[in-house]
Amino acid sequence: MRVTIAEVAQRAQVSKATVSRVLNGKPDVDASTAQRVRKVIDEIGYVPSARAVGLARGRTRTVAMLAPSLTWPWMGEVLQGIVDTLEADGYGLLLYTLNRGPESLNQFANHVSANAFDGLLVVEPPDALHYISTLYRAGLPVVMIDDRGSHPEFPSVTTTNRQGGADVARHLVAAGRRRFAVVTGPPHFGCTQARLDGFRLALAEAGLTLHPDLVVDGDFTTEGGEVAVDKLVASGIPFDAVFAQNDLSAVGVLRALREAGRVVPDDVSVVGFDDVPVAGHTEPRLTTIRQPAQEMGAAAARMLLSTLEGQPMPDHPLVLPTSLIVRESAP
Amino acid sequence: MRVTIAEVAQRAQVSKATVSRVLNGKPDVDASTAQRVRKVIDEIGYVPSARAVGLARGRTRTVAMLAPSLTWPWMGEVLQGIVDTLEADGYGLLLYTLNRGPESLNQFANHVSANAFDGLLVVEPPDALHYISTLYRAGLPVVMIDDRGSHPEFPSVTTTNRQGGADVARHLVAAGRRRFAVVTGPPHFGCTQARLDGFRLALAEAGLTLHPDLVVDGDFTTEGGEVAVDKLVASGIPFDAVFAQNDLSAVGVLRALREAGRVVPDDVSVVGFDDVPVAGHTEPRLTTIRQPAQEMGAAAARMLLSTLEGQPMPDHPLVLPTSLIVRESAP
DNA sequence: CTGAAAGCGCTTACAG
DNA sequence: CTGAAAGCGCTTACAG
Repeated sequence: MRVTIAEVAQRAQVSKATVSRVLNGKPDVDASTAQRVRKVIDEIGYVPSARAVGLARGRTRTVAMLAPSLTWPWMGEVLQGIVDTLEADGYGLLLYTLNRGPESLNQFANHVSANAFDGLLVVEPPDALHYISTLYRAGLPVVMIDDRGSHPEFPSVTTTNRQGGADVARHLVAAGRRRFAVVTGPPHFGCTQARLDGFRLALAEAGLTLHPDLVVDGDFTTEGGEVAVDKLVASGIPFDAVFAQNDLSAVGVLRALREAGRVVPDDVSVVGFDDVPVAGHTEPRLTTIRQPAQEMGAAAARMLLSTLEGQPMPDHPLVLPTSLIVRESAP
Repeated sequence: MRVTIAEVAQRAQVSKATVSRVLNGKPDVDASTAQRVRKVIDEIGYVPSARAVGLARGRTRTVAMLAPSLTWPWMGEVLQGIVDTLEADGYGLLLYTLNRGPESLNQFANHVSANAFDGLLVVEPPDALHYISTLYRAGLPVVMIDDRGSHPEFPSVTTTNRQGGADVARHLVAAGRRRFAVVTGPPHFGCTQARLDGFRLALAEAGLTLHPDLVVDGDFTTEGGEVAVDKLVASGIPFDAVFAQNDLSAVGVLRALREAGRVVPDDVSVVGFDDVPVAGHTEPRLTTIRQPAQEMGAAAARMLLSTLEGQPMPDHPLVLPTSLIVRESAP
């Protein structure tokens, strides 16, 4: 049988209201009464029912995370950052994905309507952005992680994509590279543009330019990286460095270059973006721009929590710094 | 303002009880009444409050997942399998980890006591197994994923570790290898023993044996794999195949062999275990034993759901088959 | 400082 | 087939 507040009240010879006050740290309780109540609580190991508290208070102390997919390489780190942060405040995390398409979104919408959580963390939902905006306008606290440059109307945590792109260029230039190729991400992603802009800008600062035919669209997959290199090689235009806009495509770039007989980094330097776990284990190990995934998750969670506790929502995105990680592929 | 069952009742000119009956598909409702109620529900977009339903029914339609850490390479797949399965049944998933040590466990215990969820999925909790057993005995439905051979008293989903180990041996023998080395996982893990047993058994079937000094303890990390190879090489005993008991350590094995001047697979074949995403992108690509992580998550979730809907708990572990994935490191 | 009572939004016997 | 009422386990004005 479940232990309820009524039992605590009875044993401590007070009303349920008083037990509730002690439980929630309300000020107006006699010290000795409070002590007596606490003693009983400890003795019988009473913990308030989350459901009942939620119903009575109208809040659940639960937050939801909506991610397109959980199998992306940096998702684990983001999640870990979120869970650690929420847990420290006693909040729970409900996890939702859009893996099954419209049906997933439908189920998620149901849980929203059922008020199953107090706030929402969301990782760039490809097709659901409009819906999320609707929820936000309806009053649901929302924080977005990695806006991919879409500049939503709600608070977000992002990284210095432009700066990261610039850092890549500067590093390659300093290493003596002069003929640059880029394997981009999906062209409509804001981060693709930002990384490319930063890269171009830093080249320009060094008086260098990027040959248009050496900028090839990728899709953030390993296969996309391989195909892109095939195109670069087929173009016949010489290049001595490749900036792959994420690590997965960089892995494909490394492989395709090897198959094309180009030695990395002697003939061609390769730099990725993200610093996912695999980056430290490629052959050669990948130089890349680290995105602080765990910190991003943690920061987003903190942002959401402070909103739930009454702080106003920040109106500017929180931008966390990227950093250059130099490994063997571009020393 | 939240739409409640009272408003639906009023608009449909029935009692809240009747709305509830329609909502829950109870049989004894007049067809035309039911239709009228449904119309109102659709019109005003009513969704029952999860909190209130939970309180009234004593169940939350929420399941918890407890994992030591979320950054392990196959955790994303397991999670995805779980979420997809739960979502299809309208269940939510609360995510907990033990990343912050005792405090994490403490917070988790609080949520358990608060009855925040109906059942628990757990991935081999290193130090919490005893506690989980207590919960199970106290009546909380629990399903364990990947028991690592610890044979808990509660239901579990695991894979054919022994068979997988045997498959590795048979494949290597068929490829003409005769001098075998093994880099194990942590010696106290059940799966380490099972994989090794299977490997030995299949060698014996072929009339071959394993040199004791060529069995080196690893720790399932890449660094552990590198260190192990250094030991193997230092032993001076010749070997033409290495069975690394997980893919992370296989990555280290590949690197250390390269640095030792051994060519894979010409001089030495290498086989891993798990088939995590990185396995398809090593140099050379890694031959390995695939563990169906997503299927394991999905199967565990289904097992838990059927228990929650009244089916008896299975008393045998559900064992999913592993499969050999042949790539370049051991063709 | 404390208690009785109403309320959070549902479900479920119990009557009819 | 349907409704009034009690109950799930809390919190929170309202009185005193």
